[in-house]
Amino acid sequence: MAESMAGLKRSCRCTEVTEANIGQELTLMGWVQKSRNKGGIIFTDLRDRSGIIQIIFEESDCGTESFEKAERLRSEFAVAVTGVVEKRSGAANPNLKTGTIEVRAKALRILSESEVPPFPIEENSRTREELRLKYRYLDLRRPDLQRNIMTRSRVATMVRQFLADEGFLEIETPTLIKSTPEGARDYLVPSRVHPGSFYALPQSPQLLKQLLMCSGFDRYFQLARCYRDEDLRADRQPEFTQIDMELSFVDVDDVLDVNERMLKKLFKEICDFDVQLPIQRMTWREAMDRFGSDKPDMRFGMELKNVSDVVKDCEFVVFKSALEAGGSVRAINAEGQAGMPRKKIDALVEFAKGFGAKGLAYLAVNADGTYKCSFGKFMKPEELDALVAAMDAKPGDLLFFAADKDKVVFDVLGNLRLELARQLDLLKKDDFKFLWVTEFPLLEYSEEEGRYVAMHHPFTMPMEEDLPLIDTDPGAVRAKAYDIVLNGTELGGGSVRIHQADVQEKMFEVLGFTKERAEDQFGFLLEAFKYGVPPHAGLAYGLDRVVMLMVGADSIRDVIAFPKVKDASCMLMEAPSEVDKKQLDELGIAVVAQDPAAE
RNA sequence: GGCCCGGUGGUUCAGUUGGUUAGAACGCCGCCCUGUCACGGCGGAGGUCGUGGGUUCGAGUCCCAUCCGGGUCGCCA
Repeated sequence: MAESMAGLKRSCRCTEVTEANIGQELTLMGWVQKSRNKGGIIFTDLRDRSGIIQIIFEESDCGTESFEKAERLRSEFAVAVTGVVEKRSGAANPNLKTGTIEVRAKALRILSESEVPPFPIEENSRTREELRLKYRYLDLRRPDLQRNIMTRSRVATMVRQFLADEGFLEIETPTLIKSTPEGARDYLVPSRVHPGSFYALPQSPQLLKQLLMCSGFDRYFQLARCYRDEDLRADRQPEFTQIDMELSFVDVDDVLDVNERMLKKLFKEICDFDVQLPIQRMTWREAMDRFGSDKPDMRFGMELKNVSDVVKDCEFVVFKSALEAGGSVRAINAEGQAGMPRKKIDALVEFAKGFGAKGLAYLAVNADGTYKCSFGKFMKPEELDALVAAMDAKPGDLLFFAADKDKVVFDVLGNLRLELARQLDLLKKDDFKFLWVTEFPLLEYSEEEGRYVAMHHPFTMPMEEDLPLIDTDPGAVRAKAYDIVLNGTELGGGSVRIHQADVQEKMFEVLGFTKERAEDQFGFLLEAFKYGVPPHAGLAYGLDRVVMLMVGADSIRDVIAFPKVKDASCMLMEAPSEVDKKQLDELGIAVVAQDPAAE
């Protein structure tokens, strides 16, 4: 039933036709969005990636054969139409870019028929994602996903252009590399030639781009596919794309400068949004103290305040024990929310417990200045007054208090702050508030491993003035590391790298690496550093997240053509899958049957 | 691995304390219609209620298990 397109050539895309083309004959090809048969006249909406234009079929213009074909048109048929552009004689359609014109068909070819699609191809689909992912190629026909994917392409092109203009070289690095178990779990690829040995897919091109600096390319970038075998989230896929860059002979400010200008250009061109430069900078310490997060959403206030001093002498056992254990008592002020119903407050308490809080204390300042307080009976009136004063609470305000170890307090209040903002609808998607978070801790203590681990990675440069602390108080050493944060999302991060052998050795020592293990895992890098390594620094963005925020998508899946679902499988291809025994034999791999009795 | 939410014609949903033949809208199929564009009119088809057990006279509804998706905590240098 499919006809050939031989002898036809597409003139342009549907919405590239304008009133300037009136009177011209042209050929359009695309998909039938919808066909309305009025009897002697048929209107067909023809769609391609540019949008929709109306085709009009009348037997007197297109002949009997084409008209009979037009009567058979159904949604998603792929067709070619040759006809003449004309001004509409009927009413214009203000909803279409091409609403004042139409194409009067002279000939129609059905290039390919379509079964009835399993879900409607339309904007703002309400069909459940499970089904849409199985038929992703149809889902991708929908205008919103088409726009997202096209925007993604524009971003990639613009990044390449900008960085090339700034003297960066695009260099590809291998994706079959050496496994370095520090950090996220690696995806492993078995070697056929070396049975029992495995490649790893890169979590990022980190070490390779550092080697490129050693080679003298001095400004490198790559749109790099990266892989991490960890559980998925709305903003996390097991394979994703980084805008990865590295620069030689630079310090922190140089990296931030070029990236600020790149962000300004991207957001102007794509979102018509003016990023004010310089982008605000905040140390990690300040971000934690004020927002309880290392990626604070700057679109609203509701900052945390430390009230430990205010309550240090009170008898409320929750506050008292938290302070005695070396923790703190901090609070946020939900202004104007004193009237929040008990049920909603209880739900917030439950929310807080999800982040490790044992509870959440609250105090509402009533309109008449009296208090409604979950811990009022444990406190003297003047102590409550002092708290209210410390929080700048006015009648009508609602205060939430968390008391625990700092880590828990920050986690709880940081997330509570976000949750309140969501409930109060304070988060506008077309408002872009950028922030550099700087001076991250170099190390953090891992309870699980019983040692310090690198917060960023083991090649991050400590701040010179903190180096003396590295033996006595490793947790206090700050790093020359920085994250770019947008609206509470970490868009990217980077650091100045260590380029001195002695500092690198010290770093491995602190991380508990033996000389042998450091040599085994990173020997090639340490060796390279013996031959004149330039001071260098870099940064990598999650491209998917950048585009997600630009287009206002709620999930990273909406900006990736073929995303994976929660358990890291692909619903379209049904990957991963079992393989032939022959393939396994070649690789020297035996799969151990899962024994359900063995748990 | 933990917690929470969802799965009912093709799609989105409703379905009361367990009680006639499981409904609606859109879509689909047929006929009609020369200015529609959320086209309209008439007629029609289409459901193992995710799956498997159980309780019951009776299960879409209650219980158990399980599968599939989503969110989140852990995890993500």
